[in-house]
Amino acid sequence: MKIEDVVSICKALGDENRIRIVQMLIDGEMCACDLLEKLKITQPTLSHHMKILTQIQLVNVRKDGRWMHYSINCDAWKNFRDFIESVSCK
Amino acid sequence: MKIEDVVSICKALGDENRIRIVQMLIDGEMCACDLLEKLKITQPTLSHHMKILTQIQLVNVRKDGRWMHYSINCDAWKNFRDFIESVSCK
DNA sequence: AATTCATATTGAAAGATATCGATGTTTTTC
DNA sequence: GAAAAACATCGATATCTTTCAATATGAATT
Repeated sequence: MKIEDVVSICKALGDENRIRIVQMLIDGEMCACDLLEKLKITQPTLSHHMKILTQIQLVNVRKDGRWMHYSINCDAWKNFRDFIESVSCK
Repeated sequence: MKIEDVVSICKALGDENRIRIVQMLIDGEMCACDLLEKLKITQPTLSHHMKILTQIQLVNVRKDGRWMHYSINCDAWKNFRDFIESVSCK
């Protein structure tokens, strides 16, 4: 994983709403409507955050009728975790 | 580790210069002057980044005469790593 | 005490970001 | 085909961020 990708993911996680979204999605796929219920933000704001998360490919989208289903891109997350793990304090 | 602390660390790492600083400091203590040589930024900019990293206590400072020696706060880093590890994809 | 060296602070500019109300788009339902 | 539901986009605002030149501070050196 390139350092720019790590930076992008960190930037994405450097927002409380987005880190909560990732935490929720780790437990399984969710639609935007469910995420919206759990967060104290408006629909356009959620849409904005989801765009950021999907653009960096940390989150996958699946369209089903009028629902957008989001899930974690496990490969991306694992690569990120591996990077963080590789930086180890002695 | 509280979620706000994770957010703060992610925000700090969401900048290429700062993530490079952390990578360098992992290998051991460095003074500002050494960091400055390795990065393509001016001295005030480095000072600004170091302030951010120390304020969130991810980086320790030790003053020695007119030199500032920076090092990773290993406890903070480990806590951060543990948090990231605890978020695991199935 | 004057100078030099390492670093911090200030002030300002340019750019990015989070947020929301209003509106648009697409899909389903009646 | 009109209405409703789920979501995206637009436009605006307020705030934060990165960066640097200029200047200040504080310690060592002469």
